[in-house]
Amino acid sequence: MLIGEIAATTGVDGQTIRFYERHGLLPAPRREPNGYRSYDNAIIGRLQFIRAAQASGLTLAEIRSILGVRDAGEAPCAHVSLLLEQKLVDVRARQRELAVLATELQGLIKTSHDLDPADCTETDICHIITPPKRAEHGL
Amino acid sequence: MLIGEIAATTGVDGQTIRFYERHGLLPAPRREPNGYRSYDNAIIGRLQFIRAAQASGLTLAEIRSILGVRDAGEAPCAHVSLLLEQKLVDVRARQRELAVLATELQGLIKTSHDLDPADCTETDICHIITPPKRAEHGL
DNA sequence: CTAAACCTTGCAGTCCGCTACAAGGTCAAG
DNA sequence: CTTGACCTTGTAGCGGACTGCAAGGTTTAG
Repeated sequence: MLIGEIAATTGVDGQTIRFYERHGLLPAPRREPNGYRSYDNAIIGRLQFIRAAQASGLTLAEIRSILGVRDAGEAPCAHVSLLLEQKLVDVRARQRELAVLATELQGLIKTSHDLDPADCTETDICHIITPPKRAEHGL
Repeated sequence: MLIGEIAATTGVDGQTIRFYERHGLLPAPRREPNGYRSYDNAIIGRLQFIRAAQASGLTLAEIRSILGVRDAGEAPCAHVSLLLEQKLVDVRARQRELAVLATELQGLIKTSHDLDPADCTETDICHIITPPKRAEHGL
């Protein structure tokens, strides 16, 4: 199968398939006599795996490392477990950051409703974001 | 004041200050006879505003637009309110995405504990991430 | 014969916010 | 006179995952 057929089958753009090949996620395929890439069915599962792993938040570098273990003939399960657990830790951390940010934004939006635009001076630029001396509301 | 003093006072690196100037967040300052940038005190408040706005999740492009309104002589409050409300919508959306991802990761990690590495075939690469036909657990 | 639809390669550009580097000018201390 | 700290400019690189373009070769249809 040519790259265009693989692209149509998997929904992964042909340019992206070449990109994955250059970045070590896909092996160099056989070539037709005219130089065109010639794939067998295994590439489809591999691309599906890459998409599934991306959907789990893994980076291409991490996915490459999993594929490397698999290609070395080992089951990458232990490696994958570690990556997933670290990824969950990262996601949890990001969730905490976003929770703080959401609270902060809510506070600023509330401030903006109470505020008279005329109170904003040139030097302070905007008192919604940098409130004047009086009451502070947390961070 | 020279750029180094501003950097020391605000904690914003001198290179970053020039970067902001190039990207339209700071006006071109006066110059000393030798060509050095010469700032007055207003720059400090402006840099503090930029940092505060960044901490609220605004991009430099958004901050630039706020500063543009301010520099045009208008109070940017209405503009800022819109940006903050949109930003909160974005943060909420991202929070939902991360919640889904966290659930998904937890499911995968749970799967990994129940799984025998020998079940993973070459073609599927890793059954933790792309489970075989049997039970599906959500997305 | 030609046009269209494929494929090839390599490299530049995107977004974001810096950060680093090179190659030079300026100024004060010793 | 030299060293060092400061400043100037312009340019390139980072990470992440593509995306697009140029300039060409190949194959098929009409």
